[in-house]
Amino acid sequence: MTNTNDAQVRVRFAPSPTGKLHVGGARTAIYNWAFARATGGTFILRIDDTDPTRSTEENTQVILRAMRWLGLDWDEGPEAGGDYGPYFQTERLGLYREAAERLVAEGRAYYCFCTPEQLAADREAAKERNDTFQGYQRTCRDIDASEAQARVDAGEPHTIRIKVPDDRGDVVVRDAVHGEVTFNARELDDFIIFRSDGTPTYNFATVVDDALMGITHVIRGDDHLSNTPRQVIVYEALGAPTPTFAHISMILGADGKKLSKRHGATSVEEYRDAGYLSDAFVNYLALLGWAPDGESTVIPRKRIAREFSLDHVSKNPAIMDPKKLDFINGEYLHAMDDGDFTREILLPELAAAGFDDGNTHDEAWYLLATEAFKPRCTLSRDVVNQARYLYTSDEELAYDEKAVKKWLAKQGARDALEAASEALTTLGEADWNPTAIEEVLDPLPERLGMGKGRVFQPIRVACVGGAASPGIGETLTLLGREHALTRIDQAKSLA
RNA sequence: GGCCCGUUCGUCUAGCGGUUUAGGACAUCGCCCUCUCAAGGCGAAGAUCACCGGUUCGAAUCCGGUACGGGCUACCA
Repeated sequence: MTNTNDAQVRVRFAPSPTGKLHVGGARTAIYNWAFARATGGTFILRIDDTDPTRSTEENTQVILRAMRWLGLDWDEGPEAGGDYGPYFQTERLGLYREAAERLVAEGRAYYCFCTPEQLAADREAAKERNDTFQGYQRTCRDIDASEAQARVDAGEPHTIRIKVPDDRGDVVVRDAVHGEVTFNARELDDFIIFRSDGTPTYNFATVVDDALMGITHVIRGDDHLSNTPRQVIVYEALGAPTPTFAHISMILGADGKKLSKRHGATSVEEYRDAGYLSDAFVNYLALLGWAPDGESTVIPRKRIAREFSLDHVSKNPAIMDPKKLDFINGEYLHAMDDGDFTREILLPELAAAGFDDGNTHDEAWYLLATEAFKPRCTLSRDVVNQARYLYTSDEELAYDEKAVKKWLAKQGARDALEAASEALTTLGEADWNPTAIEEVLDPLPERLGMGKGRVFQPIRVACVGGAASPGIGETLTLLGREHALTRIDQAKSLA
């Protein structure tokens, strides 16, 4: 509600399909999406595939899939269409050509015939002289227009460069997170907007697109801040209004270095496959650099979409903390409805583990399993380890050495098991439920004159193999009467 | 080399000149609950607000410089 309704906010996320969608990109996408939703604006997805050598159709699909998994629905873009298409840069080449030629005709851009070798030599020379400016020397800027055109017509290789006006003075970038950032236009290169192979450069294509698509707020990575004054020059040459910029910081690995493979998972896919919930992942990423109040940690996407605002975005880089992601994921998992958890988490995970096709037990059993395991999971796949003891045969049950030593190979353990057998046998198949089991087991410690732990833990280890499991009633119920009795019996030899 | 950005507990952050003995969350540790493990509840520890100067009655908050980290300076995006 604090967002000023500029009525017509238009933002875009424009990934290059040169790889998977990584977490930094995902966060940029989330911020754009959230800003659009919070302001009632339009969220556009555009594929910046001007780099033909590195862009692939497959990567595009991977990115679209990741966007869908994240739940970031776009109003315009691939598959969604829209009035400002096409939404692939490779399909917009004519537009860039047209714009560039117009700029040349208007004297706002010019042909450059310098070879890469010459440019490198110039740069080297500037360095030798200790020149403070080591960029393009504007060699071709003053070539007579007709002469230049003649050389182009003769087929001489050339690029097109933007002409930074001599009297431009300071370029002030209005940035929603950094404030006003001032650059001296004299420091700016007459940078290349069209390559000699006839393709546009990023700094040009982006601006042409953003201008044509009516983008009002450019929310993107910090690494573009230094390029922004150059882009402003292009907007001005084009005669288009400059949007508001918002440059967000990078996401770093635990060592404070740029996030890379050696930090573990870097792509959205990997997190999805690792069992993170989309909602939790979006929540965590949104919070990495944005805080609505400094108090909240669990912020449902609805709230993000309602409250996101650029003036609460922090300027400094953030280190990705998997522990906190796990915590948030656990929160979402625990908050799930039991039925949903059973259907969306438990059954798929058990199936994926090859444990259970969903038909080996009745509905009540699966629901009980959810009740037992859900609060003990932080990741979806945790249920597999939780449930493992239910899916191994009695003979193959793996006993944890320490647990056996501590609970079974102890004075009184055998008595506890004997007593448990005796008590449990009195329960028929029909009465095999948590309440009945606990009722029958509860009196044992007192009767045996032993602590509760000394009685229940041997039973637990006997049935589970380890010292940790849900409540004894739930544990035995899930196992089933026959297996429970067999395992208790079987453990007597270890006691 | 030049230009630009950043710097509050280990981590993410709140803070926008006095309400601050710098608040919250994760992680850590302790206690409670308890048949175990989780969950939950309570609590502890943890930041001389990078450093140095300045402005001000008063600065984490404003200004300058320094250090460290990062980005741009490409016919990459």
